[in-house]
Amino acid sequence: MKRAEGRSTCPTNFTVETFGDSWSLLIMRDLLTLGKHTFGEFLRSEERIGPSVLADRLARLERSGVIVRTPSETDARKVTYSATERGIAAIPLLYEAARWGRGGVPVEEDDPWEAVMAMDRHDVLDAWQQAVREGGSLFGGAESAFARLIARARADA
Amino acid sequence: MKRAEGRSTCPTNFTVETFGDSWSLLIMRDLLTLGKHTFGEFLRSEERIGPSVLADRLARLERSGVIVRTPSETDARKVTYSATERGIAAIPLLYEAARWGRGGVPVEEDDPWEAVMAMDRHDVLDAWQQAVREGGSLFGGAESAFARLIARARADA
DNA sequence: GGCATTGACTTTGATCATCGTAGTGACCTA
DNA sequence: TAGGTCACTACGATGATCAAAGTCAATGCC
Repeated sequence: MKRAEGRSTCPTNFTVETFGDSWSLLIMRDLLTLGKHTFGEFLRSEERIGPSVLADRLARLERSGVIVRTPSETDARKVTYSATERGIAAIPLLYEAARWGRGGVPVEEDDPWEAVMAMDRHDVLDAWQQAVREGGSLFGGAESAFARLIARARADA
Repeated sequence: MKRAEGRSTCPTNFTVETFGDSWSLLIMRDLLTLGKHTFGEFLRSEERIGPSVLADRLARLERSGVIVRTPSETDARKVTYSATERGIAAIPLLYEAARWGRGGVPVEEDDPWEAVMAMDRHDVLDAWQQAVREGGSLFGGAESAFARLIARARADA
């Protein structure tokens, strides 16, 4: 945190203050592309975030208004985190982050991003944001945007 | 730096490892939108980066292949930093960062971003990337992409 | 040629953040 | 009621960041 609040009124700087650290954007990725929703799921991310940093980042993202924390109704131990509309609005940013990052990472044959990047950008963003509004994500779960996009592509062919 | 090299092969993580800190993306903003090119210009950024951190980030961005360091031919004290093609490819990311950030910052009447966001995204990205290839930037300098876009918009009207 | 200045960094020492590991305590499950 | 799960906290060591001052070559000005 530190001097982070309001170094300037530049929009880019605002984005940097919200997502410009080693973990915040990865948490948003887990939430929005993989459909992770609980502390434990985020903890088990590929990049191995520690619990103290995770707790701090979730609190910050909540304070920033991009995610909400909701205690589970069925299990009082559990808490679910989900994206607000402001968080959903960051999906194009995440999309461009994934697109640019593809150029620096080995191409994997069956990476679903390969298929996604071949689709129309606007279609992808629409389906993705809609899926998140309905509790889904890009790749995670049965009602994933990816599944819907693939089905539509097949139908059009 | 630290454990930063290759936590995973996820493209989003690769982007985070390159730009995911408080300063790297702001340096790219200064370079690509404002047309700054020298150490001193970056130092005088609105957000007041310190010289040691700036030196470190410039070195990292160079190692990442998004910028190049070139000693000036006319003045042997000076060094100019400019974007590589890989850096130019990050322009859509910067565009989305600015777009998302607009929602968290007070709207300023004469902010050129307001005008840019009203234009066609594809046109803006094209003109912007072309301007950078020619040594310009989005807003900085006479041959700015912004000036060109405004002129074209006026001609079309 | 001398001298203040510019420009690109380094150095330094104090402060701050992050890391990994080990809890803690409420809660559910058998 | 014993054992596990879950969402965090606490902690000490390590690493990054900060502001301010300093280095040093190159330049502009007289």
